[in-house]
Amino acid sequence: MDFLSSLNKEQREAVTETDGPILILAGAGSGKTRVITYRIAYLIAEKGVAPHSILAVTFTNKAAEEMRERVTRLLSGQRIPSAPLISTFHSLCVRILRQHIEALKEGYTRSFTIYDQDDSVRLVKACIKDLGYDDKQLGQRAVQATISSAKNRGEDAETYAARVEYGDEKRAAIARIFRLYEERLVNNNALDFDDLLVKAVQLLRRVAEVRDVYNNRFRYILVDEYQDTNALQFALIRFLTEKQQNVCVVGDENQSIYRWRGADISNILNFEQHYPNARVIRLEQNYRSTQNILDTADAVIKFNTERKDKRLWTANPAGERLRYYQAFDAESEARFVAAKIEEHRREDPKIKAAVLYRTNAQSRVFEEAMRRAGIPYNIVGGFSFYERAEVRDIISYLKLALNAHDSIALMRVINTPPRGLGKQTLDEIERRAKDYGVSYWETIAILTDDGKGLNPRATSALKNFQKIITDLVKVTTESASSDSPVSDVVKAAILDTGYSTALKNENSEEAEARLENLQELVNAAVDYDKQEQDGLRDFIDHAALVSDQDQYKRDALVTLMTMHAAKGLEFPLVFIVGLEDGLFPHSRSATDPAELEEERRLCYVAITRAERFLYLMHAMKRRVYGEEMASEPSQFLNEMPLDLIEDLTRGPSWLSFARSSSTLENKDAVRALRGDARERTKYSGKTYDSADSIAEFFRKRSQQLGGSAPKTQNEPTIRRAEQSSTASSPTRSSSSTSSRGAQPSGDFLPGSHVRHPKYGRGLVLRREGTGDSVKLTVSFPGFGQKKLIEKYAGLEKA
DNA sequence: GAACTTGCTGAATTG
DNA sequence: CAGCAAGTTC
Repeated sequence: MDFLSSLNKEQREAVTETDGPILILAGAGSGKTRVITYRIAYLIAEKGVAPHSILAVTFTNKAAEEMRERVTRLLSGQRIPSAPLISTFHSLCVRILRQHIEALKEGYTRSFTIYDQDDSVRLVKACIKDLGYDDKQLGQRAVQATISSAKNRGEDAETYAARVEYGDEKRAAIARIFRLYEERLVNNNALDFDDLLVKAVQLLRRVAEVRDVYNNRFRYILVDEYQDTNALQFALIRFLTEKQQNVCVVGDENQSIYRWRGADISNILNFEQHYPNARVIRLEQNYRSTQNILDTADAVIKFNTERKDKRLWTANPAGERLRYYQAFDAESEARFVAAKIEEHRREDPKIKAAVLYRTNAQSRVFEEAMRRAGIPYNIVGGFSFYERAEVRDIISYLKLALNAHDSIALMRVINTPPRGLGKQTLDEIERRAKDYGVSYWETIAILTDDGKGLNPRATSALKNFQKIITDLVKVTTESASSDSPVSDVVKAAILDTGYSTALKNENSEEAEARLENLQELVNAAVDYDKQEQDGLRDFIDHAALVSDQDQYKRDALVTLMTMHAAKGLEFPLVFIVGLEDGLFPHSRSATDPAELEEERRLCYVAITRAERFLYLMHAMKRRVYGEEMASEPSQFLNEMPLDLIEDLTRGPSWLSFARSSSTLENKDAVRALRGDARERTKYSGKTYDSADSIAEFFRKRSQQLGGSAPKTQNEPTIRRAEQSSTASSPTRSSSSTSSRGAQPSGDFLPGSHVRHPKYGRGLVLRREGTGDSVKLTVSFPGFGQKKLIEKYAGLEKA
């Protein structure tokens, strides 16, 4: 095939070695997607494999879509009898379950409902309430997250309960909630996101006939982003490859950033054990980035210990140096980005830029800055279309029409728009439903029938609601039998439920916007009708399974997104913002070295998104919880080769200081290691950071580079210095004191510097509580953020 | 029963 | 500074 000529040797091998298990270790920018799509095309066009016996699995719809497009393009002109199945893990599972779930014999039917996270949290909340637990002690979200991660580890309610230790009240409570939650899911004929995988795997494990069906169907299997697979996804692939081993997995362990979601990096590291005859191909030539960008990424990732040694190289030129900017605050950081984008556009008006941040909360300032500068942008993440309340409401009506036992959907819409069904009535429904042990929908039938326990007013309101739903069910079933468009049913759900009327009566701009969103939903349904004909059920499934990442628009010139969302993408111009200690690496990862390594991989991912220009930025202060907090530069900055970075800051900056003191590096590091803290008090008070902080950075660095020095300090290397020797610290004028609770009685106010016996000099970020229980959040350069009890921490002024 | 007010607590990353 | 829950008023 002629298109093979455009591939390098390794890529070609990865495409043409079609049989047997194969692991493709594809470094960033090494043409991974290319290899997968060419491989699929090759199988079909050259090997004559029937397209429908090929399965390719991705994590996002967007990736699947792109793959489909590229394969189609490669095969254009060829007549193919069927299409390969290119799907996300989740939709693959839905497909399997819609076909076979009844074989599990757990009470689920093929018309099950999918609960997204929001639904799932609501259900958890109801369980907490019904078990009489205090929902203040057990955060609904936290409980849901615990249940979710248990499921992803492969545990069910029973095994979770079995692991609860005696006396651990909280976990015991969660175990009981877990059990009730599962029970309710079955009663509602609903599966949450995790269940989609759990149940599909159970099905394949337990029912040999089902396993056979898929083993016979899929002869060639490809898995994208294999480093992000978790135990369930691994099991799924194992079962699907039981008979044949034509499995091709592609991934990069340096880009594994979903550990927190259960991703197990050992899936990729141990692939050769799992599939003993596996062939391994490494794609190490990077076609994306300049040498300088690649060198920086490489320098950072080298600080990780958990990795296979692999060196990415490129034939690309060194390119420009990376650019660094120290902003005063988050707003000026955003303004700087906007200004730079405009500057680059003067050179190249079509240049594509990405702004990458650690948390979605950071996006707002950038949105504002872009709007003010008149720069159109696309934002990925945050509130997606299907997460808007009005859209979810209509979807809930539709879900209810398909599955009236879905109590979560029912409760969502029973009084939306308001139709006179208040707390009293709802409580009554809840109580009776529990008494009778039936669903809310059935309870409503009983209540409207006997009318007992409710006043006539409520009864008639309830009858009204009942009629609305039965009518909608009628429309739905008629539509299904006559193959009429899905969009008609969606329209009915908006109009016949009184939803649009209620919005129109509001006469506000907000209501207007909501109506427009509903119009969008109708449009989506019309689009759907044009493309597929799998009915309302499938349309709803789509709505449940679209992800934030799917919002990425390829031709947008400016994209704002999290670093996670950026995986797999590339841009000529990239801004990595908020490189601050506690933000990136995130403070929650500070305690666990494995999590810190994951943050570092995330940093690696972010850097390697850039093709030509890469900006690294941090702000000196930013608002967190509406409170102004000072921040120190990220340790990742310090792990980069500083000579590859150009400083664009006006005036003194952390970088200029770090550079100019590079001759001090060894001296300071040695001194710090020796434990002589007394000398290290020179502090200009004007520049952002002090020599001390820099020395701490270098100390950490020399430890890591040296290898022999202990990584964590078990014994204090720095003795407590004499209290009198240090002058009181010049408090940073920019940082205000905490607005909540803190009393300016002590000396350790936010913004001041302290010295800790073990971590050395640090900056107080936050102060909570009073008296003996004063807790401080302190940022120690090189060690990250620590939470300390003032009384015991042995702090002193610095 | 619904609309409005206050007061509190809590955000990392996602299919 | 949010968003949400409980409390208050019409």
